[in-house]
Amino acid sequence: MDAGLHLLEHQNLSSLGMREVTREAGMSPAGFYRHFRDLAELGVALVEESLASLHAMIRATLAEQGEAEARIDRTVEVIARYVREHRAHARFLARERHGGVRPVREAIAAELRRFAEEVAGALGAQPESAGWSPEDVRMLAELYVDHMVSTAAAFLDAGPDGPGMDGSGSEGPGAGGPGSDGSREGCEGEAERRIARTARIQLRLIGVGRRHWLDS
Amino acid sequence: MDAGLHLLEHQNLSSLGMREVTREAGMSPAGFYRHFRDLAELGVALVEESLASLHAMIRATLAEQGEAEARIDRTVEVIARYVREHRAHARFLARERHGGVRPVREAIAAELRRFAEEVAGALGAQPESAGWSPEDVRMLAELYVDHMVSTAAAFLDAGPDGPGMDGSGSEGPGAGGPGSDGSREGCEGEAERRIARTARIQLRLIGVGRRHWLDS
DNA sequence: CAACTCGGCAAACAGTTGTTTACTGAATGA
DNA sequence: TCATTCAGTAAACAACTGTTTGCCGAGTTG
Repeated sequence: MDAGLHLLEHQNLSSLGMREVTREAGMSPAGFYRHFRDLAELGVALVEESLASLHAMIRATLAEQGEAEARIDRTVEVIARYVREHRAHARFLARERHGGVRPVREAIAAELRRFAEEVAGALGAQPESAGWSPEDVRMLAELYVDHMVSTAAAFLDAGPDGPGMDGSGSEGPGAGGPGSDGSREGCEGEAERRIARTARIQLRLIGVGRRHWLDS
Repeated sequence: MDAGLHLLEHQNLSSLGMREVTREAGMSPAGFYRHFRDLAELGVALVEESLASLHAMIRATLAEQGEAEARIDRTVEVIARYVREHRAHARFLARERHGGVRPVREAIAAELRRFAEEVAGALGAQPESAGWSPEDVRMLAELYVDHMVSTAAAFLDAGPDGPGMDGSGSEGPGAGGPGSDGSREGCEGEAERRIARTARIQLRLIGVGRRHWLDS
């Protein structure tokens, strides 16, 4: 599984070969069948492995309570940390969520659905949700989960392994400011901080909408 | 390109073989090189083809103006229509957005960035954005684009070719009588109407937050 | 008419792929 | 102690892969 995950950082699951995996793992090709029948089976195993840690982190974040602003900060930081510390897992999930292997796709979708239910439960228990219909709470939860996924994907794209800035970049109109290109390694968190800031503001905006939802 | 797009409905671009493509197209393997050097080159060509129609539709939707509620309806309907009428293109984009082929990924990301800029421009021109900083308008636009992408992906997953409803389905809690609202549109599927309803409510919630943003 | 490009063909090339079969040593357990 | 399971190996198999080379007819242009 580690060999497969390592190879999947640059490839796609459907393009992965089992010979490739066994070679990376230092095994004989036939040895693969001792553990998995398919490559898809390896895929769903990786899905479970990938979502275990994320699930734990999210659950902990949902449990804690406090000021809305502090919760937003914690949430965004948890997402950033997951992507930073489990980059391979996160990329695998983002890549195969809509990938070509049906069982893997469905495994990820099912887990995300469970996430949404959990978030909906936590939201429903909050006092801000008084007077909300369960369907609306559920939709709010889905919005939060979708936003979490988008944010995680943005963190991934801004990661250190993607230097691909092509020349035709349309860098914001007249936004010449930030590009202090001097340090190549020191400013590794610059793009990530920008994404985190954006995510926080977006979450804050959703929260504002949530508080003013009943009077519209 | 048509042959490739057709094959990509069930595979992933990085797992696609050029022999496969030429076979599907009824050509000789060598004939491929008359049009593309790589499979990645085919990929970016497909990206441009896929985003052409979507871009036109979105631009038209951004241009028209009216009541907020009506605009939300139009927007969601445009997304649904794009996915319905250009299913192969939409799936290709969703699948390769985080896929294993770098040039394709970057082409999609660049186009989505351009989308966000366009949306930001349209938002900034609206009276509701008075007093907003350009950065906040930009973040709002990114939130809208992300939501558009998530909604399109949800429409895809609920499409007719994905029967994969496993037994453990957790249907909405107590949402017994779903569908009998008078559908003005044609024969959309039940799941699609559910997704459209969710998307509309989520957009409405973001709109509420937007209107109450300055007093927080 | 002549030159030339364009789209396409068949054949060949060396590698790589997934899968099966029979075999091997090391744990494991009664 | 002996049988059994577990994890892994080597070899073989046919099928498929990307790429190159040389060739060809149909248009197009001068």
